[in-house]
Amino acid sequence: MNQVRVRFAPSPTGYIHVGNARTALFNWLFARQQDGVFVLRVEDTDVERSRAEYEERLIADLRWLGLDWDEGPDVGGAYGPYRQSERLAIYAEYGQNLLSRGLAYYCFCSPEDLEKERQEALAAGRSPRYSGRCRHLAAEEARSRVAAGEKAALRLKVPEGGIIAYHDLIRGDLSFDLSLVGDPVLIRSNGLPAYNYAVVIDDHLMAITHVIRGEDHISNTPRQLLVYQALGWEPPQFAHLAMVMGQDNTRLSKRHGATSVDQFSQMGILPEALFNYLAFLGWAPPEGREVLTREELIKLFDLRKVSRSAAIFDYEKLFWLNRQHFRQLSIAERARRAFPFLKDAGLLPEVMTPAHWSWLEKVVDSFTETVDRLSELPDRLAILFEFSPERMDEEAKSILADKARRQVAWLFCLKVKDIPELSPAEFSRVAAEIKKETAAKGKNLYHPVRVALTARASGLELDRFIPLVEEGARLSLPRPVPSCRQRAAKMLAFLEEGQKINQDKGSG
RNA sequence: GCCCCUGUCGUCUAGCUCGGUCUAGGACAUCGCCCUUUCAAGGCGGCAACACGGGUUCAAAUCCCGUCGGGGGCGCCA
Repeated sequence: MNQVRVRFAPSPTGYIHVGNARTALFNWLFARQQDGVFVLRVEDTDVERSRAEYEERLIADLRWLGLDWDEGPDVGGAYGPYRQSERLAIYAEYGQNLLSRGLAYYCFCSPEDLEKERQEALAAGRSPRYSGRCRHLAAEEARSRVAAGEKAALRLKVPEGGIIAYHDLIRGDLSFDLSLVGDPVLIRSNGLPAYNYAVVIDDHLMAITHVIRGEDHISNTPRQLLVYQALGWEPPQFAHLAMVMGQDNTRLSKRHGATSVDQFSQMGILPEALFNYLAFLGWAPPEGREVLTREELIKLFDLRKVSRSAAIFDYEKLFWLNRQHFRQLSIAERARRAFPFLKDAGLLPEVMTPAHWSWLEKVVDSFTETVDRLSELPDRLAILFEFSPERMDEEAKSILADKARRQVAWLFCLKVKDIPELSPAEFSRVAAEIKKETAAKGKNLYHPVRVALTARASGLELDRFIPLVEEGARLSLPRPVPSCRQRAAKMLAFLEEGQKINQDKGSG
């Protein structure tokens, strides 16, 4: 059996979309599982839209996702070049071959003529296919017109009738009526190859055995098969993947939210989580487990089990998977991944000392179990870096509105404001004292204490929170963490100020 | 308009290839309970689907036909 060779062939016309990323991923999974070769080919023949920087971006995004290729524009290989723009001579050569054998012909129709023809056909309720007007031009005449410098495209002669059929690895037997397909353009009048022609030449010359691509190519396949036929080549096997849709069941696009791979990395989705999620869009492993590594996915993946119907991209499930993957990382690794998000938010220094890392690990360990994307981290950590009684939320305010609970908060601040560093032991001591002095316990004790220390009504358990604050307060940070003592002093001032206002009101 | 693909809980899917084992399984979301000084997380449990209509058959999510819905294509874009 020949070695499996698959390819991913994107156009560098923008940031890579998760739908395309999934196509790349399925190819990669199949290649790795079959001990095959994964080829990256850049289809940059659309000069208007293709840009070199997009190719770089594309490569970076694919690598970020965890894909690698054995052959490609950046790594070379025996079947190159891997950029279509560098293969123009090859396309021209096979074009001449088809022309000389009478299987292709020059077409002099202008884009305007063609558009008019199309509109007329549509209006008359006919299939808007090319009429074949130039097909019967005498070969010598066409040749001399071209020699004279007239612009012409090269078209394939599609057989008059009959059907063309092929077996799709995912969809089974498919067939198409040839009378419905117009003569496709092989080489455009600007000398660049058209998609349906270039893929065939490249896939064959690159010895591709399996073409795994999006469903939107199903009806292109008969045209490509015709090119294989004309050239006398054996076509590869085809597998057409269903599309990825947005929540409203239309093709996933920007208005559905994040769609490009780099947007997901920016919001703090782990590459292994996106990878896992993408693999699950249209496929499920035989056993029930869902949180899987790349290696496990390679083992379990089965191209024949891929779904034929379109799948809706579910951000919630992706976030859940992200949390699961994050949890599986070691504490040090979690800190390492979280770091850029916190540094960029101005919460951590560019240069981290071991003490910073040690603190970050504890912080990340305490806060990330409820975080589903790393970009949420700066907001979640605001409770450490920020302490502003004047900006309390309603719930916290209502806690302090109660006289007894306000008394608890006040007493707590009074006791803590002179303690240089609040250790867990001292915290329990203070809590016990207040309990004794005020008879407050349970919620009535801890709610006000929490508000006193955080100016919020909810958050991390205080036993975990306090050591993080005290350790953070000792560190040199771009944005200092106020210590418990500082918090207590500030809250005390705030409470007393409020008291005064209330008294004024009462007496006035 | 024509051609092609497709249709199981709100979502991703298992099951359909070899009809009975399906009172249709799992996961996300949702709801409830537990845990708990709060919010989450976590644990436990609940709600929830074979698009519709005809066949075939003792028996259909599974086979056949039709309808409807969704998507894609019909480019000198890829």
